Amino acid sequence: MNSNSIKVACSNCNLRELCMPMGLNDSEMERIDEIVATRRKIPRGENLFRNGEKFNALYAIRTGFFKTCVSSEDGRDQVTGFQMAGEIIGLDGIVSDHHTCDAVALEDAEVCVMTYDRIEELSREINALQRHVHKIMSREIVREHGVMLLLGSMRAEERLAAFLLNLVQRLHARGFSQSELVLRMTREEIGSYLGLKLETVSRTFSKFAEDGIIEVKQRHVRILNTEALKLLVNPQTCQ
Amino acid sequence: MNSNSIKVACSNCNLRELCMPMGLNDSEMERIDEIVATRRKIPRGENLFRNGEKFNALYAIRTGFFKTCVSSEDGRDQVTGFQMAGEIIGLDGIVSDHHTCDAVALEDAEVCVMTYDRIEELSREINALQRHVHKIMSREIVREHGVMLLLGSMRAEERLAAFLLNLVQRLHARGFSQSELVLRMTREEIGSYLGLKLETVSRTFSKFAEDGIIEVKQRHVRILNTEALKLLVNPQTCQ
DNA sequence: CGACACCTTGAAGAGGTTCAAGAAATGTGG
DNA sequence: CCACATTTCTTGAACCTCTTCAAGGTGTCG
Repeated sequence: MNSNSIKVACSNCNLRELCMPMGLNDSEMERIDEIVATRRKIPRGENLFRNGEKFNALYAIRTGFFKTCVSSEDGRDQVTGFQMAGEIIGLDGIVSDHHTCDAVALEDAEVCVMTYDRIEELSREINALQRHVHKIMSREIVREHGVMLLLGSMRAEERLAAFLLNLVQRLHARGFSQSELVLRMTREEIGSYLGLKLETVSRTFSKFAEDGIIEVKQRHVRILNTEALKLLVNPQTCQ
Repeated sequence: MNSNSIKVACSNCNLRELCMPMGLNDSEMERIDEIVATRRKIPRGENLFRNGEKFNALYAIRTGFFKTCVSSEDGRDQVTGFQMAGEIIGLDGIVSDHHTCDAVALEDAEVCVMTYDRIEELSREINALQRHVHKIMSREIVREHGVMLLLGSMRAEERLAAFLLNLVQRLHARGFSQSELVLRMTREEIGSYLGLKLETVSRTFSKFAEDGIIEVKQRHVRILNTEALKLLVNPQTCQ
């Protein structure tokens, strides 16, 4: 665009250890830079992609926060995940060449657009990239196993505790606090993800606050007792 | 082994359209045969692999029926899927080089062992294979989205209806009846998969039978009214 | 400052679980 | 091949967790 436009380059990116393979040599790193065709800004509330749209790229989140959700024919809605900087979205689109879920920015966001054709090409040539792509998809499968465990076998308090611990852990990996977080999503969206109604989410937050486990002020949450949360998720592992 | 041992070859396999890419030329097809190192028989009740084991191969199911399940540290258990002939298991192991779930044969089974290293190698050379591997992983991600929708937003009857429809549809794709099926899993395993207790599964089966939607005799199920099941899953799409 | 979205809390109700007992099927060993 | 043990399934009744419905409070943005 203008002289201020920063070169789009993974090699310069401080997130690369989150979204790109490690241990590449310089020439490979240069080639990796070719993957990111462009960047794209998505204002809060807008879709990065929608269910049904043609798939042609994966997206690496540079800044901002997303939710992905699927919906059934009769309008039921389910949030399938919340994604933050360094994470990859769009994998759902590969199988049918069309996206099968919506990705919505929960705050102003920017993503790196990585053309899928280019990823395919390059990962034939760079073993580390091939392996990395496989790992990213496998990781998503394993993550979803965890969500299934949560939805299938945990009670409301356990679900919310697991949710908070997961969020704060991922934020911590990005340099944020271990004990303080700002929720980017509504109670309803949390509820949808956890298979609960928004009232239940709200009540459970209040209960945690009463018990002195967390402090809640709207979307600001401070975790006062991480151990208590862990104990909720894994009730006395020592039987 | 002996003169009766059949050559292990995808090119001869009547399941190849389920588990292998289509539209390969002869030379590519020959190379694909190299992927399957060996076959392995798993008697009913035995594990194909366990949580924690080293990962080094994917498995294509030739015959038999599997469940996969994850468990939390405190011993909670969640069935994450049921797999049948032509389907691939083991994808969970790629990310960490170790399996993160158990795969158990629910009836005597045989699988094709596909060394992961070999898959990686060959899919760098055969584009169709590379694409196929990606699609298989993406399909699994999308399938799990569906399960999350089910677990997060459906009631017991809807879950069981969706489960039956899904099973019978996959069986039908393998040449079995559209309306009759034999369940290979217990009520408890169904319940675990659907986030319900076995008693609820049993009661819901009975209710469906009372309503004339299905006939149940232990593990033998005959679907009398497919439309009714579909309507349960998608209550009046025409609002 | 008013409109709107979001959150909290209470009370009643429904759906699913838990506990319990018995029936049906399956497997095992004599 | 039958008897017995074991696993699996069904059904009932009481209970509990989460939902539903409702109302009011809080925060935000034009």
